[in-house]
Amino acid sequence: MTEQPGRKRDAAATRQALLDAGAKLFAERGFDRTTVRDIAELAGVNQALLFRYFGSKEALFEQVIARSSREHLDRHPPERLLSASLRSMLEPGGDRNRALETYLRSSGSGDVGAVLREEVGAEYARMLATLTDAPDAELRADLALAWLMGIGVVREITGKQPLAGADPDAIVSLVLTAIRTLLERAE
Amino acid sequence: MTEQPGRKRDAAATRQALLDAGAKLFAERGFDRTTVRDIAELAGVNQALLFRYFGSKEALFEQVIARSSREHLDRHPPERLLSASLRSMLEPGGDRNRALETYLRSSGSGDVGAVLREEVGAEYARMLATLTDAPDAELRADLALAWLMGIGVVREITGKQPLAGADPDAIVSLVLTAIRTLLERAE
DNA sequence: GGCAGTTGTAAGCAGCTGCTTACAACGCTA
DNA sequence: TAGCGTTGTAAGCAGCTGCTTACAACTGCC
Repeated sequence: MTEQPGRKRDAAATRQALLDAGAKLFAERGFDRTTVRDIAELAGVNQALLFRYFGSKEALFEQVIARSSREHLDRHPPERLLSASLRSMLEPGGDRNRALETYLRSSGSGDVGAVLREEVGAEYARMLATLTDAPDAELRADLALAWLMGIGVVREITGKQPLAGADPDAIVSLVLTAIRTLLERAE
Repeated sequence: MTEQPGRKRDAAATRQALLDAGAKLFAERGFDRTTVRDIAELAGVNQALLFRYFGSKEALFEQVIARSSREHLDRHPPERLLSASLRSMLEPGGDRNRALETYLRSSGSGDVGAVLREEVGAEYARMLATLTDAPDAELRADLALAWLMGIGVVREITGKQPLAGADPDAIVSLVLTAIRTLLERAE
């Protein structure tokens, strides 16, 4: 990914390149359809190094998802997290962060980073839950999060029109309005 | 799946058993993580027959998704399609239909039954679009559909609490209320 | 009963996957 | 410069995958 012409042998740079390549490919194709050979090639690195530095494909995946979601959560306060996450999903190149995409692509049968996915999801939901004072705040936050993920699925995985090609602003407006109903409505 | 003790050799029953087994496994694990050997075993059938009757794993998948979504659409009128689809996703054993689950599980990189998935999604969206008279009816319908899929993802793939364990009635109530806002609100 | 087409079976092939190993090239320290 | 741990490489292994093939067993028809 990012080459460091200054040094020829640089373990840190290699690790970073693998993380970057993994982040890109996992977000694009999901866990199953991304091969360690693809990751290594994109990183410009021998694939054996992936196992030296991360131990396994799953371990690399976990580090990818951890880094990416942590970055995103740190960068956005709760009240802006919804629109920020939504926008990062709507604008492919805009935000380099792919936490939610990677998260949902990782689906599969479950074992792959399941614990970690749980933590990430819980952290998103906890932040969103602060936006409402309804008694079932967390459930409503989960539903809001689920919507973001669903939109990501439809846009980037199935590519269905008109959603896939719609103006991000229009989507954000529609979704945030409805989510406001979801969060504010008592009972 | 369903055994027919009366006949020993029955091509139709074998085909049906493969379709049933495929429907179950594809919905549970997605396309990639379901092997033809698993399908054949669950169907109680030699795996070579899968290729005799369907040609390829992808072709079987397409027939599975076509059958399942068609059944669902035929059975529910537009005004009840939303709640029916939502409920069928919320109650694992309730509705034997898994159209949306299979649909979203099929994600992967895209080639697998892409055309067919597009048709299915379009048909759902067209029916949902009849529920609003907003100018961007189809976009709103897509967003509603996306929400259903997102809820399915969170509940059945990531299993996140409290959503995964929440009362279906509570979810239906919250979601339908918000979706009403989404569909009715004129700009 | 004899035949032909249909249905079912066992075995295996080629390709890809994650992962390992044995080894070479490098660069820091003494 | 000699030695040694670190970084990078090439090759390959074992297991699984979708799919094919060669063949056996059954069924319906004459």
